[in-house]
Amino acid sequence: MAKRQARFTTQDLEGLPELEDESPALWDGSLGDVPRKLLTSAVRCFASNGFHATTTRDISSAVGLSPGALYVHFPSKEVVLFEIIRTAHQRVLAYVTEPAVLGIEDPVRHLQALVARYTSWHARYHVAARVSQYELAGLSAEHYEEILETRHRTNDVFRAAVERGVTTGAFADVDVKRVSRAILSLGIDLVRWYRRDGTDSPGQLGEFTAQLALKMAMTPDLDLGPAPLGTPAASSA
Amino acid sequence: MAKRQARFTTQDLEGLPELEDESPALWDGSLGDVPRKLLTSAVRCFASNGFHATTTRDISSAVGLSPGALYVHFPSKEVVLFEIIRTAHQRVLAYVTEPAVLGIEDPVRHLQALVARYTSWHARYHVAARVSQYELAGLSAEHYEEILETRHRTNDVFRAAVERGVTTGAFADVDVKRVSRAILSLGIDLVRWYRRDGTDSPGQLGEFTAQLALKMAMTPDLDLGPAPLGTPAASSA
DNA sequence: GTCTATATGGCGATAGAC
DNA sequence: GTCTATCGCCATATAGAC
Repeated sequence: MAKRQARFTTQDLEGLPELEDESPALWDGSLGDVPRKLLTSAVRCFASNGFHATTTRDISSAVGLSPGALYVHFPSKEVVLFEIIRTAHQRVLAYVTEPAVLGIEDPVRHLQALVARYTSWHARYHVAARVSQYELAGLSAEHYEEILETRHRTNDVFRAAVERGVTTGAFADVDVKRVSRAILSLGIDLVRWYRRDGTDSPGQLGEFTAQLALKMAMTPDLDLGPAPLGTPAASSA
Repeated sequence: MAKRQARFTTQDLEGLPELEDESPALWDGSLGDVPRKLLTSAVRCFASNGFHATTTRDISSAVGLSPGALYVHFPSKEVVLFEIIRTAHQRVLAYVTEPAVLGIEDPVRHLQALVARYTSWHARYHVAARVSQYELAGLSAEHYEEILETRHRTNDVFRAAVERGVTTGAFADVDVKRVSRAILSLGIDLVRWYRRDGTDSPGQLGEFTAQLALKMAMTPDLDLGPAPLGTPAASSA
């Protein structure tokens, strides 16, 4: 009845990602050395075992501290999780709303830049991003609401970019809500499978995903009928 | 310091999905009534609070049983999780490998049918599918490996379908691995946001996603240069 | 700020009556 | 097969010395 499996070793393409160090560029520069190390340790623990399966001992002992030391720097384990998720969400939003990006006139180049940045950020910081996407249920209701607000701001950036391309005629007449949702899905789901030692660098994956996004937005709908055999998903019972 | 938040009520489009009953068509018909009810209860608990934050008391009390009753039907909480994830993965694989689907000659119609089925299944059973995607870390190493094998079989079905379209010339000369991965991402990520009371029925979402998949596979690569401003994801520090 | 020691409570799983 | 009662364990978080 092993309570936690340390599955750090037996990874697979579909498994949990390896856990390289993303700390230097991720955390706020005003943070002290020990809090930063604790956050980095927590990211690794949460990503591999999940928030609830991670103990405060796991987090602190990985950086050579005793169990109680964590509470000098953070009031609770939940706040550690919140700091991780908040930082990641704010970084992503800032990265796709830099003035130079928002100012791109051509709708095609604009969406291309947005998707490339969104995707490559998630790839570059895929371990922290994984925690940000998978462990939202560990947050308190208040912290959860705060994260949701940031997410909506980010989503709106993409929605507006697709909308602009459709209204200006640069894109095909696609469903804005469903297409922008699909684009975000491509950028988010990679935290499930991305590995730094795979064939794609974050930048390459960003460029490729931007291509896919533009194909979805610029190609007119095909006039196929419904899928053969229908899709009565309940028939598999 | 609420250990668990019962966030059943304050949902959002980005939040946890509502928890309708998916049981009748999902579980094995040979299962007794009580085990089926326990599995359904566990799906709801795991989906809203996560595996580790769910207690065996949560699962059993939701169906009007005492804490110990669960162990008459399942040897451990982990096995309950395994049964859920195993059933879902096997159902999906079976649904996209029905002979009538595999026998579709036209590569375009074949991929369309695959994506429509894969997507609509995940939408139809999105609560159980969410557990299957988000709670893999709760499995034992052995059970995890078994699930991975089923996943690979499913992934290979999509990879082969894209490959065939490319080699026969029905699709554009796209990167098979990356495109099939993106298609699977669209089908999987919906478990994060799908709601039964949204605008799309499972069938409609399946048809739309199949359209997107075909756009990705059939549209030749655009000859855009790299995204403006590059994608140096580390510059957001 | 870090340590050791511990308070406090809840969890998974079992025992034994009915 | 279900119940009540409980065991043994470990979690988060705190107290107080250094």
